[in-house]
Formats: sequence, structure tokens, C-alpha cells
Amino acid sequence: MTSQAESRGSRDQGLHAHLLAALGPAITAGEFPPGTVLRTDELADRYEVSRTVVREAVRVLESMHLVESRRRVGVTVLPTEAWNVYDPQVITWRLAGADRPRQLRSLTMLRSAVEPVAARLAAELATPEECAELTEHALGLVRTSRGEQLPGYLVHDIAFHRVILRASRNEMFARLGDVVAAVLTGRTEHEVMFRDPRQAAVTLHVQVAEAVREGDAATAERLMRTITEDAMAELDVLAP
Amino acid sequence: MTSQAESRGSRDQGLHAHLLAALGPAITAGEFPPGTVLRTDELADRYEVSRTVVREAVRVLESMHLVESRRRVGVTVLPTEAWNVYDPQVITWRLAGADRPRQLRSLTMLRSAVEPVAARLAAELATPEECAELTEHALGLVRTSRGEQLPGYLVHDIAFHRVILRASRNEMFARLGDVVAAVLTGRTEHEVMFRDPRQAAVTLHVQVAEAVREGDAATAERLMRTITEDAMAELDVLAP
DNA sequence: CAACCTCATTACGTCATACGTATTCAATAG
DNA sequence: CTATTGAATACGTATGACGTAATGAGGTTG
Repeated sequence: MTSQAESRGSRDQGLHAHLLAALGPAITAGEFPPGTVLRTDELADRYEVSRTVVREAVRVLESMHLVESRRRVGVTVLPTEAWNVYDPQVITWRLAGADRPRQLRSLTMLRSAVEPVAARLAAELATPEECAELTEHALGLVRTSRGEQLPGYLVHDIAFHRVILRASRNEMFARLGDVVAAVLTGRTEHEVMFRDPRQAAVTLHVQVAEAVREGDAATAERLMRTITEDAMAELDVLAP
Repeated sequence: MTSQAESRGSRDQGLHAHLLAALGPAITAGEFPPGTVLRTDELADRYEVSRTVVREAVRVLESMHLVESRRRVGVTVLPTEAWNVYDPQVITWRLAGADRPRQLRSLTMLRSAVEPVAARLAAELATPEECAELTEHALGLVRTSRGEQLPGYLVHDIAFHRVILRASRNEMFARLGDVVAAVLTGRTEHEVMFRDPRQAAVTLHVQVAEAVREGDAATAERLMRTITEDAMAELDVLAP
């Protein structure tokens, strides 16, 4: 065993996480085309870890359906269709990779399918506390809608949509909060958004908060549909 | 090492899969309340496998956010909010467990959010081959809509919705094919469906196939929305 | 000549052991 | 009563050995 201190790599969460952080992005980025076979020993040698660590990382990749391990064959990279594209880890890796635009488009489409329904449910089921949160974040959007306050705007935007999804009282919807956060963050980071958030969007958010507070499900859904469709349109304009 | 043949357990995919098949359902069923600590040695002893195997299984559970492994503490069961509820494995486990009704409701709601949008996209993007498949499965539904042919009906129903989701050309939507299959299968298995599939549903499916073939996006979306809302209503009637 | 069977090879699967290390909790000193 | 120290603990990692199934070469057979 060499000094085993490792130059740096990842002090975060263990060697297996380090390996995952190396293999996951590489696979999702297509550096290993589907059908590529990786050997455990080779990986252990390449990344200077024991086979134990490699096997644990492979097990995780396998649970994400990124690879398949077969005896006497090796660890085979699976085609995209097999991947667990809802796994937050996979989403993160892909958003950081080459096919980011395609990924962003898929996720935005998912948003535009789910969020309007979530808004309708929220209007029917939101607690007073959640209504208050919505109003607060809507006001936050108004405050940060002008000038160089994109980071602040982003925080309120994410929080607003998280509350909507959570207030829908649907587990599956609530879990998309992370996805929405990733999409919105990505949009801001890559300046796939005008420097001054459009006032129309801000107004719509305020109105959604109102509709939810008043229990107007139909209006909440319609307004949210407008918001997400605008997001889709924005993407169509600024991406191939 | 004892005889190590194991009464049966799972010859399917290795010992670690066996362990997963035991721990996953137990955790998702709430047999280990959040905060419960499991020790690897204890698990290894209890299931008569080596610590290596336990660790690999734990890594997978960890990637699903069902548990968290911390030094000197053990493997802690995480609260439901942390779980990867989109993981097909987790979905399967939960559908087989106690809170099946709640799970079925959440998933059906997700369907009713996504499938109408998918139908709209399908009407715009479906290939001639996919249109043919849709028509074929719609006819299959008609043929099996009466008498004791629920299994046959189910096959065509699942296939139909899979084609719609695939034809939407959206990765995230396409991946929900398994979810829809699980929901429809569950509905049939538990007789949460009338013995004779309703004729109205069959007609709607035929009309969706038509709308997609003719590229009538608005109609396809509207019809599919009716289908999924009927599914929700059905659930409301037959479940608390 | 083609189809089938045999068997050595290979790389994953599992086990056992040893040691490293972060974390916790209790005992002690101030 | 607070703060520091230190021993116990359970996970993290490495290593070496062996089991086992899948593969493909090579020989056998119809």
C-alpha cells in the first residue's frame, strides 16, 4: 500500500464516493460508449484503490442502471435508455456534462407537465403557513426583480416552486423540488435568462400566490401553466 | 463458512441482491422506523453473509437515500422525505408493502400530470410506426374489453401508454413507462377495476390513437386527460 | 462441412482477517 | 459547571484466497 493519503481527490465522503464522482460523470457524458467493458482490477489499479472500493462504486452505478456487471465479462456500460434519469445524482452529472441542453429541455418539459397540476392541488390543500411562505417569496421576487440581484431572485424563485410542490401533498411532486432547483440554477448560471428577470414572470408568481391563498385552483393551474410554458419558450429561443 | 447454499433466498443475482430484497421492502414498509440504526456486523450475522456483501447492499440503499452510513454510529434509516421515490426499485418495494394505496394514489396523480402532455407531444412527433402500434393496441383493447380477458386487456393497455410516452420523445416521460405499467398492473391485480373494463375507456383510447395519427395535439391531450382523470376518480371510489 | 460437446480460461462473487480512522461519550481537570 | 482528554466503537479500506459461472477455443460427431 502506497502512502494512501491520496493527493486530494475527495475528502468528502470516502474513496468509493471519489470513484463515483469520477466514473458517474464520465459515463453519463458518453466517454464510455454503451457496450464498453470496464474491468474491476483495471479500475482498482487506475484509481489506486482496492477492489473492495471499486466493487462498492460499481454496485451503486448498477443500481442507477448505468452499468451492468456480469461474470467473466466485466462491467458493461448500458445504453442511455436504461439509465435512471430521475436519480438526482444522474441528473446532476448530466447537467454538468455535454448534453446539458437536451437535459435542460427534458426537465423543463417535465416541469411544465407537473407544476400546473401541483399548483391546482396546492390551491386546494395548502396550509396557511404555506400560503404565507408563498406570499413572502413572491414579494422577494418583486424586491429582487431589478438590478444586479439575480442570486437573490434565484433563491426566492426556487423556494417559491418548492413550496408549491410541497403544498400539493404529493410525494412524487414534492421530490421534484430538487429538479426544479437544478433547472432554475442552471438557467441562471448559464445566463440562459435575461439579466433582468422579466416583470411578467414576477407578476405571474404574485398572482399564483394569490390564487393559492384564495383557493382558486383553476386560476392557480392556469397561471402556473403560463409560467412553465414561458420557461419552455425561453429555452426554445436561447438554445438550439 | 457454513454450507452457504442457503435454503433458497435468491439465486437470481447474488447474495447482495438477496440482502437488498430483504432490507429494501422492510425499510420502505416502515419496519425500521426512521432513525433506527443497523450495524453491519449484526446484519452480516443475521443474514449469514460476509460484511463485504452487507456493505455493498448498504451502498445501494444509501444511493437510494433509504439509509445513511456514518462512522462510529452505524447505518441509520432515513425519513420518508429523503427517499428516492422515483427509483423503480423503491416504487416496486412500496407497491408491495403496506402503504400501497397511498403510493398508488401518488403515482396515478403523476400519470394524470404527465400523460396528457405526453399525448400532445406524441401527436406532434410520433412516427408512422408508432401510430400503427397505437392503433393496433387500441384494437387489442377493443377485442379484450369483454368477458374474462383482463390479462390480455392489461397487456394492450400497458403497451398503449408505453408507446405514447415513448413517442413524446422526452426521456423523462419515456422512463415513466415502468411506473404506468406498475400502476396498471397493480390496479388489475387488486381488482381495483371492474371485471369488465369500461367501454368508455376503450373508446377514449381508440380516439387518442386517431388524434395522434391525425396530428391533432389538442384533442389527444384532452382525451388523455379524460382517461387519467377517470383513473383518479376510479381510485377515489375504490380506496379510502 | 456443420453442428455439437468438452474443458481450460477468465473476471466477477464471496469470504476472512487485519488495520486505519473518525466519532462518540464518559471521565477527568480546571 | 465547563472544557479537555482519552478510550471504546463501528464503519472504511486493503489484502489474499478461493468459488463459480460464462465464454470461447478446440476437438468430436452426425
